[in-house]
Amino acid sequence: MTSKFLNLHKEKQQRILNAALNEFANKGFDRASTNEIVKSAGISKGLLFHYFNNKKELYLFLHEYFIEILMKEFFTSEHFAERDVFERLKKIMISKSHLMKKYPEIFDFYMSAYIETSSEIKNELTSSHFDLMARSYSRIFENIDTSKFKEGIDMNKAIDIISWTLEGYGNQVMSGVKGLRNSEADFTREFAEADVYIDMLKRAFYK
Amino acid sequence: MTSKFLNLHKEKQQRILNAALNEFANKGFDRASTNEIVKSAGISKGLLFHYFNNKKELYLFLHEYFIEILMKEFFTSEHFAERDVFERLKKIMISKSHLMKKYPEIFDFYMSAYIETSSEIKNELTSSHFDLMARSYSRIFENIDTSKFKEGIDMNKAIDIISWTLEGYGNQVMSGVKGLRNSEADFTREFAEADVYIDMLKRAFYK
DNA sequence: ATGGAATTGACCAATGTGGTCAATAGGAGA
DNA sequence: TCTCCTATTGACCACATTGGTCAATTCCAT
Repeated sequence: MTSKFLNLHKEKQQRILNAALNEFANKGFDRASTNEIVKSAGISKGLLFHYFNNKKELYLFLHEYFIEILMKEFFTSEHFAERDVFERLKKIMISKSHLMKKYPEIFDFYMSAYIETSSEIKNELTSSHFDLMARSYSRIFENIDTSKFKEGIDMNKAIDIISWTLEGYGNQVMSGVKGLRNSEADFTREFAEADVYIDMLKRAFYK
Repeated sequence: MTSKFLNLHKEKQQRILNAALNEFANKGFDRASTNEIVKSAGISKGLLFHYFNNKKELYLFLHEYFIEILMKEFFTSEHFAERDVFERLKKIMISKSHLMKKYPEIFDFYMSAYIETSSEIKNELTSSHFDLMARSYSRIFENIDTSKFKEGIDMNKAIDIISWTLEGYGNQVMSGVKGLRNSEADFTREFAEADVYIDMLKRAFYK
């Protein structure tokens, strides 16, 4: 049924998908209104249900569609060639911030999907829908250069500390930036301080 | 109007408050149903609206009522006498875990209140409702013993790292414990590993 | 027995829902 | 111009559920 939809003008496709994404993102499945979606997409009710048989199907389509966009953009980046754990995690943090800036609605959508309580949806939203994310997450810590660590250091725990620190710092920065219409920022200024934290931890854990 | 309510049998009070707390916690203001609340509290519709003039008033009452419970329990504990930053933050982390275990619904309620989008409520839920939390949070870092740190260390950043680490570790533990009906746990076993992280950071930042 | 408070639950108007379908518009090919 | 098919419309529907009311009843202390 959705194959018809994909033959539509790209622009109309986008209008529909974005309208739906936003509605679901900030109301969740149950409270999201198909009436609102068609209104803000500028199409008729009938058309929406012509392409998607029902609300649930639309919701699940969005899920698969946008996770692909996000993951493609995230993993074509070359972070994983970098074997120094600090550099890699810093790059990942910055790249994540860029994505959050570029597609905030998608992040909101998955955040709300993660806590979705609607009885209609939570059974369909099998763990497989989140598997991709889980697997992606674990790749972050693969193939790290272990030779740089001091002898006798518990490396896994050191990496925990490093990643919690960069995550904490990243959240702090992002919560400060949130809402700013500062689209030209490439975060170099915002993340300058990250290097201070990194130096402190390098001194502690690296040779 | 709520003064009448406080003269009720404690047990009936609790039934009503808990029913409402749970309903709001996992549905948010709009989707929460007063019908469900009275059903699960075992009272009639009329009685609920006899004590609380309307849904909004009930919601705001819950807000003030439970934050007090939480804060009282949290701040009568003596964490703030401890001036060693590691000990203090570890105590706080454990105490927070206990509270999350003891009152998970209250945490869920405030989590959902924090992201509440209902137009009816978000204007009433002024920042003042969260001020208490913010002020409490800042107390966590007051009056720390600074004499233990190495010379030349950026102490604020070191404290950031320590607190992000303990927070990260605490979240990891709690997400593993979540849902377990393990009421006798006092977390000493779960948090044993915390000392390893603490030692690593002490070696880095303390004299 | 009396009076006042606590409590009930049937009832209501209102709103908004997801989804349908007969009707129309648009445009490509003849 | 006519045909035919698809894209698109939006009025319409049955239904569920909502927050809130209120006259009636139960309870109980005096």
